[in-house]
Amino acid sequence: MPDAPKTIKDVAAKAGVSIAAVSKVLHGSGTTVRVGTQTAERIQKAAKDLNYRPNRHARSLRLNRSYTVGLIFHGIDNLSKQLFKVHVLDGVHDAVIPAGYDVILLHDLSRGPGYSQFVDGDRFDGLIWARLSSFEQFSGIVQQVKSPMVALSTPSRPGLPLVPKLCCNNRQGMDLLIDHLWKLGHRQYAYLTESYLAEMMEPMDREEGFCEAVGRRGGDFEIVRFNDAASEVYRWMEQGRYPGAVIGWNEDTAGYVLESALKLGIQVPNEISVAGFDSTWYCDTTSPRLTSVRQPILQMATDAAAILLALIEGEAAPVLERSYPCTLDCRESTAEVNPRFI
Amino acid sequence: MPDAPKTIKDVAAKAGVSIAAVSKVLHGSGTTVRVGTQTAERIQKAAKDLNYRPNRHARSLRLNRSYTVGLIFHGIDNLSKQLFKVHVLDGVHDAVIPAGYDVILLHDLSRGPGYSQFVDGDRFDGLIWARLSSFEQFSGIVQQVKSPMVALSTPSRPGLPLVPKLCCNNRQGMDLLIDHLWKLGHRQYAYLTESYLAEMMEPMDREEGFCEAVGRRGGDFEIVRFNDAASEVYRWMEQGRYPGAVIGWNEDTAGYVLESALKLGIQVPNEISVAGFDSTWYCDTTSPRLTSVRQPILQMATDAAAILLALIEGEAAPVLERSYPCTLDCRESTAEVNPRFI
DNA sequence: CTGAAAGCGCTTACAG
DNA sequence: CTGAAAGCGCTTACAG
Repeated sequence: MPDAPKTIKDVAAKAGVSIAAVSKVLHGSGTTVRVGTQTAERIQKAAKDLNYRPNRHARSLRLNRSYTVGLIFHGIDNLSKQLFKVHVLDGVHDAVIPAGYDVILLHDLSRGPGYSQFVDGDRFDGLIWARLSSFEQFSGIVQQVKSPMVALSTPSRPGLPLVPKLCCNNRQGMDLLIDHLWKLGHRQYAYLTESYLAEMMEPMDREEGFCEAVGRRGGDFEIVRFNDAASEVYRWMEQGRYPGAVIGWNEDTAGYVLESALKLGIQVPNEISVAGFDSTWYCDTTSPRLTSVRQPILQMATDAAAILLALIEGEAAPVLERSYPCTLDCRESTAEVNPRFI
Repeated sequence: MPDAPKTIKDVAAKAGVSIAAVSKVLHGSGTTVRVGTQTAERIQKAAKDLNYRPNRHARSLRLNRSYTVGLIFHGIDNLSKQLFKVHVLDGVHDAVIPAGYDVILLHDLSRGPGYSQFVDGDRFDGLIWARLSSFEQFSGIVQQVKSPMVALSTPSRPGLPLVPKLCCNNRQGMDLLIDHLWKLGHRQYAYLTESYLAEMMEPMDREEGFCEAVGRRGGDFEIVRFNDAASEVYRWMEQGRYPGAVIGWNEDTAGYVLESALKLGIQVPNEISVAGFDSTWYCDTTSPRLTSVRQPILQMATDAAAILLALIEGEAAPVLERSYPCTLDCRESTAEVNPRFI
C-alpha cells in the first residue's frame, strides 16, 4: 500500500487550477465551466502524471448513479447447473461491460422479505429481471422499483406494466417441436414441469403452447408437475406410465429423463422420444444428444442489456416488447414412434 | 417512481432528534454517541415507518468501503463453457452474499492496459484472483493493489508475495491419475495443454506433476501445446500420432479429445484412454463419461471468500497457504491399454 | 475563460 | 445522554 489515493485536489494543485476546472476537463459535459486549451492540457497531464482516477463513490453520490446493473433470477444457487442463466449472464456482460457498467447477479427474493434491495434507488442504475413470475409480482415490482428495468424471458400480455419485455416465442417453438414429433407418428405426449413454475409467465406460455400444439392436432397429452424434477423424474419413469414422447419444460428436465431412461434400460429414441427447450451445448453432451427447441438466448440477453442502457441514458424505450422466433435443433433423442405407443 | 428516497434527515426530523443520533442508532459501533433506550426506539420506529435505507454511496464515500468483492479470471467471455469458473462463482457467492457483499466478475486484463481498474482502492474492498499467471505478474499486482486479496488456484512457491494462496494439490492429483492409468498398463502418455497457460502457475504445476508422475515410473510422454485446443485437437487426433493415454490439462480439453475420437471412429476407452482434470458434472455428460481428477472447487472458492472477508474486516490472515488434496473420479473413459500401444 | 461555494447523504471526533 | 459541525471526493449552478 504505497501512497494515499490521489484526489481531484491533488490534480488541481499540481496543475495550478481550481478543482472545478479539473472536474470539467476530466468529465465535464455541460457548458457550465469553460477551460482554455492549454489549461486543459495541463490538467490532463497532471492527472496522468499523478495516475489520478476519480473516486467512484463520490461521483456516485453526487450524480446519483451507481454504474451498476442488476441481473435478477429466481434462483442463483448452483448456477453451474443452469446453463441458461449463465448464457444470460454472458450476454449481459458482453453488452454492459464495454459501456463501463458492472453487473451484479441477484436472487429473486420475491417470496421473501420484499424487493427492498432491488428497490433501493442507489444500488442499481437499472435492472434486468429474468422470468418474471406472476402478474401481481410484476406490477408490484414496477410500482416499487425506482430505476429503469427490462423484463427478460417474460412474454407480453395485455394489462402488463409498460416495461420493455423480451421473450422467445414459446408457442411457436413448441409448435415446431410438436410438428416434428407428430410427423414421426407420435400421438401421445407428456410435458414435464415443476410446481414453482406454475405462476411464471414464460413457463406458462410454454406449457400452454404445448397443450395447444398437441390439442389442435388431436393428440393425447398429460402435464406432469414435479416438486423437484431432479429427484422425482426417475420414479415417474420407473412406474412405466410414460407415453411415447416426453418433453421437458427445459433441457435440464429433459436431461433427467435421459438419465432415468439409461438407468432403467429404456432405449431413447427407439422406445421413447425425448425433447427439451433452450438448446445450450448441454444438449450436445447427453447421450443420445438431446433434440431441443432453441431460443436465441445470447442475442436476447444482449438486446435486453442494450435497451436497459438506453433507458438509463434517458432515451425513450426503443421497443416495448420483442418476440424472438425459436428454431428446432433435431438431434438424436427423437425418432419414429414405437409401435407399442400407437 | 413514487416519492424521493428518504434520507437520514427525514428520519431525524420524524423522530425529533439529530442526524447524529440516527446514524448512531442505526449503524453506530463506536462509543462516541450515546443514546437513551427510548430515543433509540423512537428512531428505530421512525426509520421503519419511513422505510428508510441509508444511501449506499454516501456510506461508501464516508467509510471508504464498497461492500463489493472482485472476482478475477483470466477470461470471462463464454462463461457457460467454463464450468470451473462458474463453480468458483457459485462458491464465492455462497460465502459473500450472506455477509452483505456483492461480487463483481472481472476479466484479467494483465496483458492489456494494466491493473488500474483493480487497483482503484474505492472499487473493491477485496479481490479474489484466480489462477495467477507469472511470478512477475503476481508481484506486480501485489505491489499495486491497495485492497486485501487472496490468490485462488495459485500454488505456493518460495519468493511469492505473502498473500493467502489456495490451490488443489496438482502434483498429487496427477499422480493419482497416472497411478490409475499405469496400473491399467499404460506406458505412453500425451498431455494436451494450451499455450496461454504456459506461464500460469497452476497449469505449470499440473504439467510438471504429469511429467514427474510419468517420468518417475519410466513411461513415455509428450506435451502437446495448442494455441486453441477447441479447434486444433481434432486435427492432431486425425494425424493418428496419439498414444494410448491422452490427458487434457482440464476437462474441457479432454472433452475435445472425446469429441474428436467419436468423429474419427476411435473407440474410447477400448483403443485409447482419455482423462481430464476438475471433474465437474460435465464429466458425467460425455460419452463415454470422462475419468477426471477432482478438485474441491466449491470448498476452495468458499474458503477463499471467507479468508478475504476476514482480511477485509481487518483480521490477520488465518492461513497463508492451503493445499487441497485431489481425488480421482474413475468413469468410463479409461481402461486397460490396447495391445497396439505396448 | 476561471474559481469560490454549496451540497449529494452519511459518520465521527468534539463540545456540551 | 445529545447535537452542531467538519469532512469524505466529487459536480454544478453562480458570480466574476
